[in-house]
Amino acid sequence: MAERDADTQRRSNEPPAARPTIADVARLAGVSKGLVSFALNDRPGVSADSRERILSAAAELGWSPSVRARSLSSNRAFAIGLVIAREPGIVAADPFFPTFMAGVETELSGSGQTLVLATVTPGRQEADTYRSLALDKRVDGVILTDLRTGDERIALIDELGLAAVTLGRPDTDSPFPAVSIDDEAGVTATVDHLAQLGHRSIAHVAGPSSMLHAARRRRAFERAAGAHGIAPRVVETDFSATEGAAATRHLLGDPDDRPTAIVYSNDPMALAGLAVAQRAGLIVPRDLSITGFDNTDLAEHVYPSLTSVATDVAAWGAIAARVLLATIASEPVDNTDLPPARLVARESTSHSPHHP
Amino acid sequence: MAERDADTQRRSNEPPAARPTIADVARLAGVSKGLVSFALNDRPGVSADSRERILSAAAELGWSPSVRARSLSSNRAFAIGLVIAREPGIVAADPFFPTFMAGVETELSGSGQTLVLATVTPGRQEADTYRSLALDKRVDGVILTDLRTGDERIALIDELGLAAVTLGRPDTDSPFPAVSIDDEAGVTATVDHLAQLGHRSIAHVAGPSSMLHAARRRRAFERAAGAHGIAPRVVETDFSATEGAAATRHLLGDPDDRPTAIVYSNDPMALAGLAVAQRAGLIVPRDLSITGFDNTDLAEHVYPSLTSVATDVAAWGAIAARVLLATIASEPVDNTDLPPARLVARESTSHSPHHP
DNA sequence: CTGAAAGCGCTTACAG
DNA sequence: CTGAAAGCGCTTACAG
Repeated sequence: MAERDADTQRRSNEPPAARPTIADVARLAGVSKGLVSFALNDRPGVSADSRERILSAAAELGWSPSVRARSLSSNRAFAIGLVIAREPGIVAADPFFPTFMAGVETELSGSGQTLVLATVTPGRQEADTYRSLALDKRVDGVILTDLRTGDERIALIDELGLAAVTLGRPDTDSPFPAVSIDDEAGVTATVDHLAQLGHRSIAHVAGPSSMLHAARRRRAFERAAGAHGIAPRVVETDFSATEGAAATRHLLGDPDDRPTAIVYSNDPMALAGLAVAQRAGLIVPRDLSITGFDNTDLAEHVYPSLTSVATDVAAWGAIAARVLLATIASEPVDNTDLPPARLVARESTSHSPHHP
Repeated sequence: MAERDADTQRRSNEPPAARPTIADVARLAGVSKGLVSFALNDRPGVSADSRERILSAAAELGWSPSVRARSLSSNRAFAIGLVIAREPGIVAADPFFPTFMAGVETELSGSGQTLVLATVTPGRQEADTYRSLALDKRVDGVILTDLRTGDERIALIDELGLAAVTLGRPDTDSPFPAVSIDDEAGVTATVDHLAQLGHRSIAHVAGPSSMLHAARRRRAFERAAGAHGIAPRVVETDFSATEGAAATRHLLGDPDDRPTAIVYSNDPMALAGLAVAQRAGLIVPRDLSITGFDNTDLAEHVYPSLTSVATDVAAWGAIAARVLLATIASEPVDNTDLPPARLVARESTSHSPHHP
């Protein structure tokens, strides 16, 4: 690890060779610039002969289109945006976004499109970010994640003239296609699984009710519990490990009225809850069953390994990007439903201690 | 959650009002377009009087520059890039990137610059991504993370004519400024801490030696162990929880020659190692001390809570972005060193079982 | 089917 | 200090 001299830093790099333009191609092919543009964009009205000459001229020169020039004349950005509005600590603990973005990228790479990412603190900075992305036309459309109840972003983005796709269906009227994963099925399967193991006292540690997917999971929990004749107990949190731990302490506080199973709305909270239980001297799953959501990489590597609900987040990202690109290209699109979330049973769930 | 009709999807959103251009401003101020450009870019050679008229005309019209037009004429992208080349599972488990990007964003927001993100599978797709970002001038510069030994990206990016900043100093000659955090200090502090607790048999679960920061931590471990007269034992992994668990099983395999402490090169591996130890019937820290690296959010929420090494990743992102923007603006920049990593001692480390 | 031209909204020499 | 003009590299009516 050698220290380099400061002046080494300033060594200027070589200017890249001048790129051929459409004018060079036109000259070589002996046609006008306009015709080159038509040929290269696969538009009708170019004779097979000319097209041939143009394409081979372009190939010979190693021509590739200038995105910025196309941007200016066609008023498109050839990019899509993702604005993440979560508290830093919460987004860091949650593997959702890296996985999701990797999925988006699989669709983008090769399409010549690019992903513009903005991380903002929730609140008005978020709206300003969408505004400036639209004002500068830095993106042609956005993927809306973490949908909220009565989400004001829907109207804002429509008003800004951006295309969009939502992850899940909003609870308000929306002009945008939705790409959804039925995570309620995962919650229901979890409660069924626990009920089958004899649990009659099951609690749910929910995410914030202002977030649609958190509310949806909670309702699914309440419905499934009700179907088994179980009185649902719910504690709401902000999805952080800290509040997940606090909720667990609260639930385990009264030894005479302690749930035998806790269904957490995400994995980080479940792991924090597991630690709280162990610290309180409980043995999981003998004394308490625990389940998570999202099937984090770590879920199978903790002790006991964590029963969780798996969704294909990367596929979600890829499909969302594909639908958004189609929308931008004015192709007809419909709401899309991905395969539902499914339960992955592991060691953290077993028979209720009160089970015969 | 109402299903919407398919035809509702196609409701077109309002066309945004036509934006004022520099020509409108010139007309209102009664000057030429060129002068407007000079005034708005704070360039010398505009009379105070004209500047005044131009600025108020721009304000009155609500003018803001068209990024795409500026891009085309000035050949800049007003964007910086981040290319993440890690296996999906590993990047998802590691909170580094979300935190880092949030830090980058704090510097970017308000600067009118944008972050372009690409996630690629390691290998040639990575080089192609840098090439196309440069060819299309989608970015003016890039932040190089996860530096490797003899990193070919340095030469590639220099050749492509992009600006760059590296996270940490490369082991090859580099024309780019480096923004570094001394993580060796954190490893050294960890080993000192363990030695002070009486540990004489300490192992290290390292990341891949092809990654500079993994190699650096490993060397720091070996040096610190040597300083205490301890024979260093090292197992190399790919940084994944899976291989962290396997390395731990290997280290704990021989009961007669089992380390009393294990220093992991990241937190996910430490958490997986903790589980392996517990599964083997060991009590942490009574029978085995364990430390991580990066001080993940979860570290304080597991049981026992994890001793780890903390670095200010968000600040790293902010400074890296700032240095890169300065480089792009041709301002003089030097290598920057952030405050060193520091040990956060928690419950997972205590006296060696062999300690008197 | 094809050409000549205007236009996207800026920046930047070049004259004065 | 200021204006008129060319240019960045495309797309897209408008004529023929």
